[in-house]
Parts: sequence; C-alpha cells; structure tokens
Amino acid sequence: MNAFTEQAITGADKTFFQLRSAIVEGEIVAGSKLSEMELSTKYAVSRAVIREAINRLESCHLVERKANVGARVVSLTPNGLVQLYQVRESLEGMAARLAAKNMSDEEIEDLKGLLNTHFQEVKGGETYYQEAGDVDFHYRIIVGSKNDHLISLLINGLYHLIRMYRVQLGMAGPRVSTAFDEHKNIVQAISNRDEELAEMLMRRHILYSKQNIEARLS
Amino acid sequence: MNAFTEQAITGADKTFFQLRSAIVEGEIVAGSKLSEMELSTKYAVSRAVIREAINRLESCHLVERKANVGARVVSLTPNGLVQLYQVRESLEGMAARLAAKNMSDEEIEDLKGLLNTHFQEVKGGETYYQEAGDVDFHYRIIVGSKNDHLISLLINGLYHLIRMYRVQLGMAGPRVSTAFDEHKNIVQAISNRDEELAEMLMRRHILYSKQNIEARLS
DNA sequence: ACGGCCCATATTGTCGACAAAATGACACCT
DNA sequence: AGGTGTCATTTTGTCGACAATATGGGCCGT
Repeated sequence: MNAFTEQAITGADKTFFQLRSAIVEGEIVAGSKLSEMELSTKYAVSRAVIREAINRLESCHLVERKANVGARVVSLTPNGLVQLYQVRESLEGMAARLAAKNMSDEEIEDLKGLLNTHFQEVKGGETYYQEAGDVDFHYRIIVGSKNDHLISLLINGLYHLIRMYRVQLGMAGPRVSTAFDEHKNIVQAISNRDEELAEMLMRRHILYSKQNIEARLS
Repeated sequence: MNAFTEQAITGADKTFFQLRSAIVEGEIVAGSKLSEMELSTKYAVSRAVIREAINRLESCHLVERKANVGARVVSLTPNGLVQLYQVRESLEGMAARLAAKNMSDEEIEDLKGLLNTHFQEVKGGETYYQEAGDVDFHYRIIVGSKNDHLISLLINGLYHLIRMYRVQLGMAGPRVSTAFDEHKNIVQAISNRDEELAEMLMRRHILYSKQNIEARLS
C-alpha cells in the first residue's frame, strides 16, 4: 500500500495488530468476551502483552473493559453506526476544510491523479472502487489537513470501527459512480482553495453515504 | 461536582488519575520524560500499574510513547493549541447540533437555569465564570448530544488536553461577559430546536475563544 | 582532533507466580 | 418453591525477576 503502513516493533504491537484485524474482520465475533488466559495461549505470549493489546483496543473503542470483569468486543448496533457517522461527518468535514487550506499544490495534483485512476476503473465497470479506493481518497484528505489530532482520531480511531461495520454488515455494494462525482467536486473545491465549500461537500458526501447504508440495513 | 465524577476502582485507575492530574496541572513539566522505575517508587506501586497508567495517558494524547525508549509528556506549542481548537470546533459544533435535536425539554430547562446562575455571578462581577462554569456549560451540551463517541472523545480526550493548555499558559482572563452572551444565544437556538443555528453559534463561540487565546499568546 | 566502533549501564519489554475480586453452584432458610 | 448466604472456582489485578533493546562513554584508528 502507501507508505502509511504501521509496523510492529514490539511483541505487543504485533499482537495488537493481529487482534485488531481479527475483530474488524469478524473472526472474533462482535460482543464476545476476550479472555486473557485464552488469548495468551492462543497467541503464545504472556498475559502482560495481551493486556497491553487489549488496552490499546479499548483506546480505539473496539473493545469495552470493565474493571475486575474483563473486556468484550463492542457490539454493532444501528444506532452505534449512526453516531459513528455523525462524528465522522464532523471530523472529515473539518479535515476537508483544512485540506483546502493546507495541502500543497503538489499534493492536490496527486489527488487529482488518484481521482483519474478511479475514473478509469469506474468507467471499466469495476466495483473495486468502494473498498480500497475510497479509503485511499479519504486518507489523503485527512492527512492533507496537516492536523495531527484529526489524523490520529480518524485513522487510528474511527476508521477501524467504520471498517468493522462495513465488513460485518456486508457493505460492498454500488453507489460507485455517484460517489465518484462527489469525490470529484470535493477535489475541485480543495483545488480552488474554497474551504467553506470543501467542508460542506465532504459533509454531504458522508451524509449521503450514511443514508445509503441506513437504507441498506432496513 | 456533578454526578459525573469518575471513580477509581483498581489501583491502576488511581495512579492514572493522579498522573493525569499531575501532568495537566504542570507538576510534571511538559515535555519531560516519564521514567517507569522512578514513578513506580514515587507512587509506591509496581511497574505494571505504571505502564498501564502511561498507556492510558497515551490514549488521551497527554503523553507520547516510543517503543523501547519510553514516554514523554507532550510539549505545548502554539500550533498544537490551534490544531486542538480546530478539532474542538468541529466536534462541539456537532454536539450542539445534536443537542438541539436530542436534549429533553427538561434538560434544556436545566441548562437555562445554569445560564441564569451564571448571569447572577457575572452581574456580581465574579471572574469565577471562566473556569468551572464554562466547562459545566459545555459539558451539558456535549452530554446532551446523546452521542457516546462524541462524549467520550471530548470529555475523556480533548478536554484534559485543553485544560492542560489553559492551566499552564495561564488562561484565566476575562472574556466573561461576551462569552456569556454567546452562551445565551446557543441555549436559545437549542431551545428552538434549531440545529443549524446551534452548530453555527457553537463553532463561532469556540472560534472566538481560540482567537482570544491566540491574541493573548502573542 | 575527529569519526566510528564497542562495551557497560540503564531502561523498557516480557514472563510466570501470587493476591484480590467476581462468577456460579450448592445448600439452607423462610 | 423462591430467595439468600456461603463457598469453590475462575478470571483479572499486581508484583518482582529476567530478557532485550537503547543510551552514553571510552577507546582505537585514521
């Protein structure tokens, strides 16, 4: 992928990544309990590193811990998804606004290039767009905001949770071409350094996306 | 205080609260290194609980950890404060919008009551407003959003960092009466269930606050 | 004198064992 | 029969010791 691949240096890192992946991909089912002993034998590490991994999972809001009781994977609820998208709308809207202000001309050119690549794929009828391409697009804008708090909250925090919902509720479907147009307009606003419009378009983009998902759930 | 006082049940909880307080209040100076051994002797607990406490501090973005090297308290920079307020503007704006939608009539009445109390104090010339009253006001709106992610991000995350800046850069000053008027208008918008206006006013309120602080720094 | 290498030291990461708390089952009382 | 109190078991919380890694100083070669 891009140069943004986080790499594990300590053992707890590796265990954390493995557990996070297992949870997001649904191998560990949502709502289930995480037994420290069980996991420590399964992953062949001491309970200390399991505990550290679980603590970090809690930071991502992927698990919930109760003192002296243990940790459970969060359970996925329709309302939870709505709340998640509300926060996402807020943060990514601000990210787009800041990107319009702070991205370098070169970064914007790269972003246009990415959009063009997607255009070729969409024209070719690939449904591939949604999964990897969409997150790549959003990542660039988030990073382009140059706001470390924003970047951390979204990429280390919300995005894994959102992906968890996507995977486990089976969101692969279309909304490809219309989303592409929305992306195009957002890039145009950023390119014009129109902060106000960039934020507004990003918020509407995410709002549409939420409504699309909600419709799919009912 | 209000019924929102988090209470420590495990030892790591207590140590975490103590450390967090020490960092926010500046007893542990910003940018300094956190030695696990040193802290474990100082607080008379094992290194394990210190490590857990430090991990949690990292989740709040109050310390930064590097593997095999250690943890340092974050350093306060003007740019960092700006970024923080950008995120705050985004999240609290959304909180106000959701509060306008989701707060119960009773909660809104309580909020008006709080505002009235503040009015009496401001009229009496108290400067007390800024510190406790201001956060109380904002807390109620955040909680009123009924969005768990939003509540957690702001109250467990950003607010301690913001308070750290406030304390250590010595923000006590006025802006009392003007802020009061802004609060009043926000409550009015929420009371009218005007989501759009509530968000906009909250964002401007925080923007003003940021500009006020920036001016004070230069 | 300067730069690079190597080793001693100190700090973090990991482990297994013990202490404390919660969970569930069983017996007992009403 | 239903509820309650107690006890055994299981799970989490805490601890001290060991392993692995980074840091700093001194030595050597150029």
